[in-house]
Amino acid sequence: MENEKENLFFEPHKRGLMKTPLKESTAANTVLTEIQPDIGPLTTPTKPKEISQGEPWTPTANLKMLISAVSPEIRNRDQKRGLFDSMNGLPEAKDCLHEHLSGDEYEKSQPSRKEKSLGLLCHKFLARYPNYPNPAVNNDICLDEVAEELNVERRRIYDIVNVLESLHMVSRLAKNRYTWHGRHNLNKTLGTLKSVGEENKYAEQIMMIKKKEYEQEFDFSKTYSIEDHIIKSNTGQNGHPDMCFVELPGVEFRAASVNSRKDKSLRVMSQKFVMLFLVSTPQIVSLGIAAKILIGEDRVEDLDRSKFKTKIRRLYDIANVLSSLNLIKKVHVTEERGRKPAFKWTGPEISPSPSGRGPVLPLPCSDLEAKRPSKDNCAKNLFSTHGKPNFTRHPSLIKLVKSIESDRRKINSAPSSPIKTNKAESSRDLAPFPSKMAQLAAICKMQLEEQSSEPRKKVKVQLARSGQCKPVAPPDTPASAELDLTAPSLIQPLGVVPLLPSPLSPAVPVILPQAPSGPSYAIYLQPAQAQTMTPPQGLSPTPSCKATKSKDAADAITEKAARDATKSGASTRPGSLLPTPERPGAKNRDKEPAGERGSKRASLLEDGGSKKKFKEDLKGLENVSATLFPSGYLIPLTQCSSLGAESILSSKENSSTLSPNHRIYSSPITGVIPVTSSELTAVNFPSFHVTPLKLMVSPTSVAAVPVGNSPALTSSHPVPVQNPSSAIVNFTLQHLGLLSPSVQVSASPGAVPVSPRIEAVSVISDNAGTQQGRATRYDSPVPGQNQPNGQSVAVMGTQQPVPVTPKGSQSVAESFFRTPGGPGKPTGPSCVDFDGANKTSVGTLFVPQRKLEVSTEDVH
DNA sequence: ACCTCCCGCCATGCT
DNA sequence: AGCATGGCGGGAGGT
Repeated sequence: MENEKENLFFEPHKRGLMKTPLKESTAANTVLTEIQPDIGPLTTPTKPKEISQGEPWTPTANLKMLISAVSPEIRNRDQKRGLFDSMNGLPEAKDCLHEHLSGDEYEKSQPSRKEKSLGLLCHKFLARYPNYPNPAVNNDICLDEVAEELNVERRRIYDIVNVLESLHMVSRLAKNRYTWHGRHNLNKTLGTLKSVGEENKYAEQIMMIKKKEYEQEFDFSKTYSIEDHIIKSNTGQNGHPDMCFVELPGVEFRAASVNSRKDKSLRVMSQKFVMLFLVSTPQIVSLGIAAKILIGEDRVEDLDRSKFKTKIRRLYDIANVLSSLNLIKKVHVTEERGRKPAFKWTGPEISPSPSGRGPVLPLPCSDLEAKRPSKDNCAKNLFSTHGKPNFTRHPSLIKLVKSIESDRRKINSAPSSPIKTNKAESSRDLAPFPSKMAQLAAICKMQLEEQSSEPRKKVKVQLARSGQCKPVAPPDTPASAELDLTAPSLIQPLGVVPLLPSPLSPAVPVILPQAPSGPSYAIYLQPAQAQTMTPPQGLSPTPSCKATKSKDAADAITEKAARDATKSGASTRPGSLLPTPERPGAKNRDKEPAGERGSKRASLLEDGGSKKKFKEDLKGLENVSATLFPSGYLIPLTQCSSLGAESILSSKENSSTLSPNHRIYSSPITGVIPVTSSELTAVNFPSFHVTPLKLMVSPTSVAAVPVGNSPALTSSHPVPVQNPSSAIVNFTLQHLGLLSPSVQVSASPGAVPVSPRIEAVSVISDNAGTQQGRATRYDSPVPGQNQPNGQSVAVMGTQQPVPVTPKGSQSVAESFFRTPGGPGKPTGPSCVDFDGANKTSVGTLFVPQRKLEVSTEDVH
């Protein structure tokens, strides 16, 4: 096989062990087997092996594994070692890692927990694939294989994949298969998440929570009501807030079925968690706050400790993966009380919408063929099949769904493409990692190893070649813009809407407001969630797609822009782009204003200023009726829309199909939206969950898929060779289309240049471990996206305006945060925040009472 | 003692 | 019925 194996990793760094590897690594299986014998004595066979062996993961197998299990790793190490040696020659690195082996190798026997950490595992996993894979190539990921290669249980792979899926870096293809998308879509995804987060008013929620905490600390006991109120609203009564998953363009659909299952989880949590970062001003989020928000209820604390603890556990899992992606890093916030662990966003700044640039929709040209698959996906998502009980749909819809599902299944079942093999070719972008270097050696090692081992990897090594990578990434920008213009057409599709509402369907798709150009996504809300939501400010107005969208987007953008501006210095992010006009008024919304900052303890920084903000925000919230709605699963309009629409519309499809772009817009989802607007505002949507989102589709369309794809292109893309079934092919095409087009077409977006992030510098502190962090950013393929938008962070500015205030103490603080004006600038105090954000360094805020500091420390 | 978070049991739901 | 997924929380390693 592939071989990649490389994996290796298990290195025990520490432990050292020897480094000698063997190489067996290659095929894990074989190796394993071989090894086992040897190892056998010492350790147990590991499960990995078993796994690797292929067995099916039957329970029995599990048992076996378990039994044997004990020390798989050891083996792995050995293997690794071997691998390394053989493969690479990078012993050095290894050495470094191992450094001291203490001599005992035995220790190695136990890899130490760290060696087994999800973060490390994730690095290994990521090392196998290029940041910006060539769409043309098939980038399939076979979970079993990966598990084997990495010598871990499959369960762990799921953890990683789920998080990656939430970022649309991978999408599920079929049963054991995922397709690697790398960072092509990342910016878009982040943009979408940001938009959703804003809509959900996470910033506000964060503030509230902080505020409460703060008060509590102090004794303020008051004010809860409002806050609680708000929160609840967000969550919905259920308490669960969200559960929806946001899908992006291109990626994902298939998951739908999967998603259906439990969407609650990791995938959704991951998205929400990311949203918190994107929305909050300092971009520092403590686990506690995140957990509370994710739980939905604020008071959770009181209620379920256990729940809270569980949530925290999961957040750590997610955080490890995100850290591996260099999107966040661990930091500590210091409060009076003490330090709290928190994570700081080190990823690219995003503009609200992804920027989409537009490229376009991805529609694949091929109409029918391509469409269908996508449709299916869309459909699924939209309607969750899963069945949740509720589900009721319009009969017609149901039929559609069924058919779709069946199709889907077929597809899934169908064998998929081979595995990763291609990777090698694909260029991996990894390359530019300057920062990485800084990062932990371990990581480096891993990478190296990988590289060496795998051909593709090599690329990385080479370097960064930014060039190569880029190719892939398409620069959407240009195109996108165009698209946007066109967007208007989208509206039509709305017609579809009616359908959506279908009452019960568990999930309702909502359209997000994408950012300006960005692609639109659909969110699926689950029924339960549905509840009230208030429309985001922007939304309320009419649904008109454009309008709404723009608004939101605008808002977001504006905010972002502001941030950028403010930050820009710091952060770097280029972005300023956003020229988008904002809508003047819009900004008011509070969304972010206060954002996170605030509250007490947790975020330190935030607190001070925040209070005021909080108050203000609160007020604002009240007014608004805050609603956060649950988030849903976002689906990229681009594809989906098109697809969805098609499916939904069925009849219409044809017409729509014609122009991809348009279609896209139309996405069914969108349709839904329309409804909302007016209604939304007010209230809840009873049955439907639909929330109001912004419907619009983004003119932009789209989808901009990361890559930029043009629809047309899609058709062309190369498909992987084998296509088992036509369906599959179609499916593939779609994906490809999405990706490929962009890739092919545009240059890569991000062109390397991007890297500029300051943060990279900051790296310093992070934890070493995994983090490494930021380095990646450069990668972000998307740079384009990012930059363009310029998202900055400025959230605060204007928004805050709302003065609510509750308690007084804040005044001083307030002043800090709030800046007078403009959005952009946060004023001084804010600066602090920014620091946090940007700099890793520490910022201190003075809050009236206390000062908070944020330190980025390394955790470990 | 607390922070992290690995491990894997077992529920869930698709096949 | 079997298997792929993945929720979940015990409990242990690290500090």
